[in-house]
Amino acid sequence: MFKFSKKVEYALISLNHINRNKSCDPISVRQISDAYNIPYELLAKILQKLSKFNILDSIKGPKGGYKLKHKYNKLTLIEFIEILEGPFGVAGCFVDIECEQLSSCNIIKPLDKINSKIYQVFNDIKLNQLT
Amino acid sequence: MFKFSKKVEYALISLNHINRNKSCDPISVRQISDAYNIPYELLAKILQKLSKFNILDSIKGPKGGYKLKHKYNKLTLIEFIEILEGPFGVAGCFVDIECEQLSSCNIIKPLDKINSKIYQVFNDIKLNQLT
DNA sequence: CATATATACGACAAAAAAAATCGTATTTAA
DNA sequence: TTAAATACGATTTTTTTTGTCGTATATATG
Repeated sequence: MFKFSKKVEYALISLNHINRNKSCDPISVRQISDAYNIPYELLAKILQKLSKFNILDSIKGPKGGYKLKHKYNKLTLIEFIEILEGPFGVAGCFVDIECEQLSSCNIIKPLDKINSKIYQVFNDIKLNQLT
Repeated sequence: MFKFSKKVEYALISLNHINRNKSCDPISVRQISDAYNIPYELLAKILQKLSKFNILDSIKGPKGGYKLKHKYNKLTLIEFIEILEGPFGVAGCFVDIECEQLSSCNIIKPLDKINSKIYQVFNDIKLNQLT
């Protein structure tokens, strides 16, 4: 409960790694996967997604890999999380609707406040601050 | 990711319900389970735990059930969460140690800051404010 | 004092979510 | 032409969460 997924952790590690790299060469999945002991296939798909959302630029072929795109510097943590995990919410009803309690629920208001607070925490953090 | 567990949700609903009850009669698991459509056995175990940790007082036998104890008014949300879910942490390494990245991890510092922020949010909320 | 209605609690099972793997296609540098 | 890289859907495995079952104990009440 209330843990970052491995997907998010691996993605943060990767962006951090790519960001710190000072050469102009792109960084391959294999390099990151080896350096941090992250399952290759899994990491590959994560970086593909980041590429799809214009956070990373992908270069195919030998000597290929990923580079940061400008968007990286504008991204908030909440945007990043929602790209990888879908809509944020501390309870299903803030995302899905489906709820067994329905009209009888007596905690939705306070949970909504908590939801906003956590959202705010993530919204106030820029991805490039996580270094 | 970053959702309250059903355990926590059900517990909050229950405490809220018991708190609002103005009669002196204890509230039984069955009453709450019926009113909010919560699986009986599951709810029973949750309230047993709250009783074990002196948040609820249990009265056995017919006409039995649960009442709030004084501790309820002092409890913070983080204490409550940790009673039900164990030690809080936004990443395993803040709780378990076991981590595949170990010394190579390049995000533990920023994650630790986030961890503190979220902890603070929950620490600043008193359980009896969630009404 | 028998019975029905409660809580207490450990073990187990089912379902859902998260994490990891597999297979195949495409691109491209050398 | 080949090897090394990304792209992506499908599937499997593992872990976590959620829910169930069985049995024991306590007690109010007729």
